Amino acid sequence: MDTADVKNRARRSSGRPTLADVASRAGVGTITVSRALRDPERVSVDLRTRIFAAIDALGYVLNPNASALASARADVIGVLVPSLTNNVFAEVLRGIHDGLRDSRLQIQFGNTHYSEEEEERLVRMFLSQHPSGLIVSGIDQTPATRALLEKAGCPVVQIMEVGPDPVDMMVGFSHFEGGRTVTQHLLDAGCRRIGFLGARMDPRSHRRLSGYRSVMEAADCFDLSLVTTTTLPSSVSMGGELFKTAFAKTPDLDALVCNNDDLAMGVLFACHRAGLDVPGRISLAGFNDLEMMSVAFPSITSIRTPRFEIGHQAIAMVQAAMSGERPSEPVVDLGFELKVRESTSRANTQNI
Amino acid sequence: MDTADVKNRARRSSGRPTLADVASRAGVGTITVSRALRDPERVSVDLRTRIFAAIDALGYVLNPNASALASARADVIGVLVPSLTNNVFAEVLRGIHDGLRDSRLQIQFGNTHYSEEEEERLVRMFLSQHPSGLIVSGIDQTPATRALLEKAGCPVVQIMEVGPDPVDMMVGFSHFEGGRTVTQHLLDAGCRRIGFLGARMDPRSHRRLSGYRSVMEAADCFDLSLVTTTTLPSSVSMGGELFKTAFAKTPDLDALVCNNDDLAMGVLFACHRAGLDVPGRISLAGFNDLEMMSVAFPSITSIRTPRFEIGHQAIAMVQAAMSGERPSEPVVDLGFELKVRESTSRANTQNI
DNA sequence: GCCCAAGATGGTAGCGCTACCAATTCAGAT
DNA sequence: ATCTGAATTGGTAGCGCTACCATCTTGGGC
Repeated sequence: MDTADVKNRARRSSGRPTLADVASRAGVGTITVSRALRDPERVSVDLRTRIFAAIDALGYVLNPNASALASARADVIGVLVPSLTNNVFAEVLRGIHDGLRDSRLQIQFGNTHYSEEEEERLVRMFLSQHPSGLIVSGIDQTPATRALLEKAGCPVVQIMEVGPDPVDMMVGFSHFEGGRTVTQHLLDAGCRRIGFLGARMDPRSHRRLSGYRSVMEAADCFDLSLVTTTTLPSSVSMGGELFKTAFAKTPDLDALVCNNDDLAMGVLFACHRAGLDVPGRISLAGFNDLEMMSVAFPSITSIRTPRFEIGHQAIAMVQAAMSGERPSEPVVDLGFELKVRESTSRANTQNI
Repeated sequence: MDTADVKNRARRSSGRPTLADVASRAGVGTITVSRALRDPERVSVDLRTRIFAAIDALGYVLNPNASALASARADVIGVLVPSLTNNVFAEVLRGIHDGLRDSRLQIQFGNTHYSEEEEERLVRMFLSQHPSGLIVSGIDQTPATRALLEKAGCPVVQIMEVGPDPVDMMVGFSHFEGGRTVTQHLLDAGCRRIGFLGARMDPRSHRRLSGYRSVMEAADCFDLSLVTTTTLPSSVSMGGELFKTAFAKTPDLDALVCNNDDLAMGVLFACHRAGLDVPGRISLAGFNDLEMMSVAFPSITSIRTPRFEIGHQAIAMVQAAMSGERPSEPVVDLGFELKVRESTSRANTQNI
């Protein structure tokens, strides 16, 4: 019965077993095998057992390309982040991967390098595969990207921030409030000449800066010369350099709010090197609460941001949407937490 | 509207333009469009222009799933790394992405969490898509994984290490020699009671430890109680904890070789906190040379490892292999570089 | 003028899977 | 008995693309 069959198949087959091989070995139709794989509940236990036995015996693995073509849906979730150097996004990715355990979904991941054009290109590329979901960073897509996302035909989650107008769903926290909270903490601790250091100055950094500014203005402490930023990438050494610039401009600084922890760490080292006591002479706070902040000497006050949780939640939202559940609230604010540590201990803020 | 057409096509088409749409608009055969996309040289300039005009007009994007199915080859490179928390692999990924600019290749990336079983599962999963290449970390695959890789039917690059028996190609450096070099440097600086701190203790950590041990034994300084390790993940705080353990065991320590920079940073902070001068009382060296090592106070001696370059080179090797070039030497050793800094400055090693 | 190689182009048959129906069975309702 | 609907299973026609040939030029060597 299969002479003709063999003659026909020999031409281009990859040599690997196919669904049809499994089906004939198990004595069922191909579609039943497909169902046993995608939705086991819909196949009787009896057949299911035989089918899985055949799969094991043949070492069958489903061909995801054929599956994606036939169903116009790839078991892939596209993830776009602006950077990998940045520890923060590595943890988001970890959260995403963790949320994906025991799922057949794959992550396809792209690095936009903080470029909106690159983001648009990647969204286009990802959409061409008909992904099951898309996760993008931030809320500042170009109009063209936004239009692409709106007709993506799959769940879309914007992560890291919350805002009023989600493409589909959103999970993050308010960088503006984060900036406010850490600045207010420094004011409460008695600091007045509180500088702001920022690198990269992507939209999220700007919103943190706005938070800083709003609190400083309310306290009548704002002074533009207290703000030192660069569009260059953030790094520990950049923290040191920004500190030098800031200290030269405003030597009466009594505290620094850093746009992120890398910078804060750079400031700490620079202060050590310059013999400036932290927090005795200068109080110091970071943003994100990387693991090292709590063990630094002195330990450094920071805003703990729910990076892992954001990834986890984003995947949960994608999966829920895939099974038809619409979230009651499409925007999830995971908040943040101020971690007060030695670097802003108020006992030392008197001597200014 | 054209009823017949709609009746036939409306059923399952995705609604997006296909190759056939482009072909009919350009007045050519579908295969010619396919060729214009994959290998423009083989299509006359005249047709090429018309085809690309049609593509632009229709907003056509190639369906990678259909392409992969038909050609039994996906434009995807699978990348397996053991961790994302670890900065080191983030930089390798950066190098990979950077090497991929202007290529239609995509990265599909998987996290093995330092588990050989997970690695095997992921290799199997990746291979099911017929990737164009595979990049895996390390050289300690299970026999089953190795067998899968050997008949992968695509270029395979093992990264991070070099060894005698590549599956296909290899790019990395010798962790054993790295461990030797940094330890020898400490010996040369006059240290004798040189401890080793290690976390995670994956195979690469073990090889660094072996390097340490071989040099220490040659100098007749080896003492098992100088070695403090844990299988728990590496972190800055873990560095502090290992330091406490080590210092309690061997209070006459005059130097520490850390398995990586995170640990070294933790040790530095712990020393600050304990009032132990670095390098006055204890010399300190890390491994990998993360950016912050050079700006820490004191700056920390480390082994600079070519992480970005490894990713870059791995992609270059995959691409070369895809176009049929076999490298003259399948194993590329990118080496490493000892960065001597304040934390091991010999001026301070007398007072032991 | 003829032949053949090389280059350009196209027709068609799959690649391996799933959507869409249809067919079958069986329990429970009428 | 007959009908109805749910549950289970299968046949078949694509999904959109590329491999494999076939065909049709063109140009140069003899």
